[in-house]
Amino acid sequence: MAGKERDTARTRRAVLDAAAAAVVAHGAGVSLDAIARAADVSKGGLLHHFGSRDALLLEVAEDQAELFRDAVAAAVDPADHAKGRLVRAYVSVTFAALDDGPAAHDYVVLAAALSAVPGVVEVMRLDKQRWDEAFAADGLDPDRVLLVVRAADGAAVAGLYEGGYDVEQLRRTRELLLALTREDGPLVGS
Amino acid sequence: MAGKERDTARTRRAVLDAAAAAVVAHGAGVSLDAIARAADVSKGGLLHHFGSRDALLLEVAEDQAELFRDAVAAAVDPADHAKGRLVRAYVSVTFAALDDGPAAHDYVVLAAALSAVPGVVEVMRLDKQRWDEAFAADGLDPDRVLLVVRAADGAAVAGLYEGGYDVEQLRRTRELLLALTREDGPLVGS
DNA sequence: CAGTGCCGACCGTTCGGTCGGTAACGTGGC
DNA sequence: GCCACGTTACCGACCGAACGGTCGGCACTG
Repeated sequence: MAGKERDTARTRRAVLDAAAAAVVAHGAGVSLDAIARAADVSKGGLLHHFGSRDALLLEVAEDQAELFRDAVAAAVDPADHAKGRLVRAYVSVTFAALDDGPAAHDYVVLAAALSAVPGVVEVMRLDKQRWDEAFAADGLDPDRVLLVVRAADGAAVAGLYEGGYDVEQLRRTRELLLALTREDGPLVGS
Repeated sequence: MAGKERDTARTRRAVLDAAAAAVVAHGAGVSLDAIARAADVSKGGLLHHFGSRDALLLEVAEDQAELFRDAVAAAVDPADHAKGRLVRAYVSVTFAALDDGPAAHDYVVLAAALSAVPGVVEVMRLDKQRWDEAFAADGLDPDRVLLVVRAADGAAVAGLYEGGYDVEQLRRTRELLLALTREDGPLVGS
């Protein structure tokens, strides 16, 4: 039974990864056949694990939210004890594609593509609440957090729909955002 | 003949508007029948004007880009002669939903949804180039422009996939971005 | 044998796109 | 003025392909 369950977990993981990549590449309209092919399972096997297309895509959204959270948590610099360390990790992960090449795990992109799937919006609202709470505990001026996080999200979608690839501008954006988290206090002098 | 052409233009406009609204509401997977119904034409009439589904969606993308450009141009304050007036107009239009209620003309949202349609990415890259040039002529510190525009875009998509509607946070974001365009010089003190 | 992961042929539906037809119009000959 | 004719906007029944989902069965495990 343990062997079976390990297989189950492995198959589910493969499907979730393949589905996320397929949605990023071909939009939310990807067929089950295409996802099944990419994950190297049959459509029957796919539906055996996820029940329906909508249920699969909903789980993809939840899974990506969790992966992104984990990635950010792992990216927090242990030597960094200043305010805004979580925001800095958030920015680093968002721009991770710069270092890794085209990354499949781009949560914001997934979110935009999947927002029409029933239930996904609810998942994202909960995820946003989590982030708001986590950022509140991070200690940085709320205006700075808002600005930096929104700009990071904006850069992520821009990479999707602008064909990506103004690497220099992306790098510059990242450095700018990171620098903005290293100060505190009002952003605009009165 | 003049009468025919006026009808043609009116029908095309109705279809373009209905299609944009339908894509925002139901994702890029909306059927031609649904769009045709919303625009009050038959599917045959729709395809008579646009040839194919992809061609229609491509034209929707181009049309929305143009509408957004025009809206920003019209929103430039004639009494405002300081640097960054174009960026301020961009921010105002992006957050226009705050004043008008839920607005259909949300270019960034459309862009994210349509990015999987063949040709759309190319349209957007050209659009980005136009904006970059226009912003360069606006005189503001490039870092400020980059930051403010990305943050505005990020707020727009966040409204889509987070279920929208943290009105207070949106209003705050808008004021913050506008204030950031009213100063110049380096954003972060060294 | 019971249980489970997985397959792939199959079904009903829905989709994008085609096509023959109709009505309304502009145009040129008379 | 008016009729005949080509052109254009538009309709909706129809088609083949592709889709999401079902199901009976096979292989393997415990």
